[in-house]
Amino acid sequence: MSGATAMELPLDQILRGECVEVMRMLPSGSVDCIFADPPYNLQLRGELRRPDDTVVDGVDDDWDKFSDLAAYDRFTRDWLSEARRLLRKDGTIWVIGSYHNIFRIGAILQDLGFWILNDIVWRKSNPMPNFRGRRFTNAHETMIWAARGQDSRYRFNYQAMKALNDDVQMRSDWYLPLCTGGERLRNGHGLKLHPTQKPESLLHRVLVSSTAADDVVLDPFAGTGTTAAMAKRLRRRFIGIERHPDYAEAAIGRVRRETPLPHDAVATTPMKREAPRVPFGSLVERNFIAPGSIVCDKSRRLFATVSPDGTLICGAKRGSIHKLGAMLTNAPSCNGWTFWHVDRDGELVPLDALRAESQAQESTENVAAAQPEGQEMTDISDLPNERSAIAG
Amino acid sequence: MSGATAMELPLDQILRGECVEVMRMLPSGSVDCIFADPPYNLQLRGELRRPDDTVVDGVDDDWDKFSDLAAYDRFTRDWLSEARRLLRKDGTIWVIGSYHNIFRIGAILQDLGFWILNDIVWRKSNPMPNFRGRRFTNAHETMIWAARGQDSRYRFNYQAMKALNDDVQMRSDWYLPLCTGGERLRNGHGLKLHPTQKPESLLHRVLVSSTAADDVVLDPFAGTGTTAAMAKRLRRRFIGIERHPDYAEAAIGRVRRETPLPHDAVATTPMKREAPRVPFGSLVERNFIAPGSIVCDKSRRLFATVSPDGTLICGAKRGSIHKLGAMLTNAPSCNGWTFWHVDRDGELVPLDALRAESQAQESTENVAAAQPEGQEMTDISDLPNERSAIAG
DNA sequence: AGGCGAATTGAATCGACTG
DNA sequence: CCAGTCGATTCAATTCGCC
Repeated sequence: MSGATAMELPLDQILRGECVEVMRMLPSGSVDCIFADPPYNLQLRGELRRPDDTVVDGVDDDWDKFSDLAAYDRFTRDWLSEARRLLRKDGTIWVIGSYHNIFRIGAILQDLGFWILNDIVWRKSNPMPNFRGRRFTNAHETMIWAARGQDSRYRFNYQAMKALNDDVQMRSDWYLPLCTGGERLRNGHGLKLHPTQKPESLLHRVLVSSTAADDVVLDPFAGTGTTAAMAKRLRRRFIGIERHPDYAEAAIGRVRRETPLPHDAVATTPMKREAPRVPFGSLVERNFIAPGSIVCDKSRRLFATVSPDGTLICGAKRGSIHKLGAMLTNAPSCNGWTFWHVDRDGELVPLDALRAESQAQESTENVAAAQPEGQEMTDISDLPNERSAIAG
Repeated sequence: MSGATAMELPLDQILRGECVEVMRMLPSGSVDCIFADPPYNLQLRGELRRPDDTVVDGVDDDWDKFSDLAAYDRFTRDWLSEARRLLRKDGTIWVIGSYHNIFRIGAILQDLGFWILNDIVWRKSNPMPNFRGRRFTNAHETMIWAARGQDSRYRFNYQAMKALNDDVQMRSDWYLPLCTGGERLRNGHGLKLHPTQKPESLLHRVLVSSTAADDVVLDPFAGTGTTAAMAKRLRRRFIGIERHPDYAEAAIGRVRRETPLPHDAVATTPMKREAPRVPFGSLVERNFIAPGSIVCDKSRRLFATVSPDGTLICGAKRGSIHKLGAMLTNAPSCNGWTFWHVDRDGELVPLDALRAESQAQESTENVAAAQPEGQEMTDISDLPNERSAIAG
């Protein structure tokens, strides 16, 4: 997914500066995925900052409350607009927040033309209790996952997510612990360096689900660099933006200490969509299934004959494995690979299994001929050594 | 909480009409709690088929159609403004939605001056899968719980919620099944009467958490009357508004068939009490054993009444199934699961058997909500606001 | 009656590619 | 942009039907 303009990007760096200002310097359509953990200043009286870093007066009359919300909305619209400009057409964005800010973010995402794909609930295994017994324990945060637009052909590594979840579809509620222990960055006094450092497991799932190796991942509020560190570990490229010098410095050191996983370790379960296409005719051609063979459906009620050109014949009807299956069942469509079977020693084997066998044989035949499809082996063990410069 | 104006209200009725128009006729500040399940503004592009080629019966009703986001926002602002006028100063509102609409609703709630107390995630035990493998399984819906304003002294039945949840604070993520089976209203052809009927267990928890007996509960989108029916069962007063004649008629019949629980059965746990050590409350909530049910010991000499929060009542004594068993037998301890029985067709069945039946229905995953070690509920009432719960 | 397997169903923004 | 074709894709809970 990463392409020409990528070389103009300050890749694999933590940039110090205001996120909107820094984003304005980056080229449009250059980023595959964005993960953002913006400040949620609502309800924190006196601490709300405008985009220009001035503090909003915290008074509790209605007018001022409105100005708080409006200021936060302006801030949100500013950085989300830039984010959308930087995102490739088929890229996706993740934004995490709590009930204080996530509703405003979600509404503005929609207003700007983003197309929400899921809202994901991070259920915390160890949340902080509600000390005063006045509310439910606030035990989750919400992430919004959205495509740049309604017609984006976004990436979702369905099989990888399914494999990660005991071979059932990954749900929209994720149960993960808070960032604690050795993972939590601390200052000289043993105090946590950042108040809301996100757990690596969360970013792991985010990146594995919606990015590919070598994709460019942007984090406009990089904090202590969890996104960047996980991107490096998973062999994605990253750009982090962080305003606070202490956080930026900590993030740079953290990323430097991170080692990319071996190439084969970051290859996730492939999606069938990405496998090279094998037409049924080639199976006939290569005699995995002989012309004149009889195929049938699972219940042995429908039968058809394989013709030499890879079509099936049933009485007067003739068509591709898909088309004939659809015709005979009066369905609008049909996957002939799984619909039709051959009888092998009394047992029905789907055509899909024959295809897999043919592909396995082909790959062993071609083992000497190198490159897999579309994965040019430019030396990417070269995460350009840590020039994680401080800009801005 | 209910007071003088309540008598002017059309109490315990389902009113047929447009929700905003009907609400305009009701007096200000007359309602203790609102539960609203507004249209979600789904934007479905075509029919959806399962992998087996059957068609999903989705929501295609006119009431869910809006021309654009702005129209949905206007609609939302209109009914929420009226809702706020009707709400008492210390009242609270619940609104349920999905990612299609909940962000707009949350933002408008805040704009209108409501004060969000929690966002609650309803995790569905049996959601519809994602058939095309293009997204995460959409396995939850979101409820926003908000007070009329920042300074409301709202009701939260903390101890009742804790009792209902294994003597641990109730979290913001609730694991409950969809409305199916006998609870689901059907038309003459056995088809679901309403596409989005909510489960009674959801309303049970909502009403027990945030209302008291005799409180006035308003549902502006009453549908098939789940809110009204549960309000009647729990001896709250209700006003339902429903525009569709078929739904309104069904709701009226449903409420008529509903019987209020005995007075002592709806009195939830007072503050500061001994809590049960087992999640007996979840059996009550899911109606495996109804509040007001009588349980007895094996020899039918001791009897007790089940209350909605999962405690037992015997005369002036009240406690968990274990504690009350111990009290009544003067024993130091007692396993309430095997001590107490329900009479099922003349045969005594131990609560343990009911628990086994319920567990057969519920995933074990739900148990994960336990209090972490070392995070005791000491009375640290001096932590600022509720924002303490956002670390992570 | 009971047990087992098949069938049904649920608030869903649910293709990709070629010509 | 449209039409045609290829072909990837489902989980939990309940209810029905058969033996």
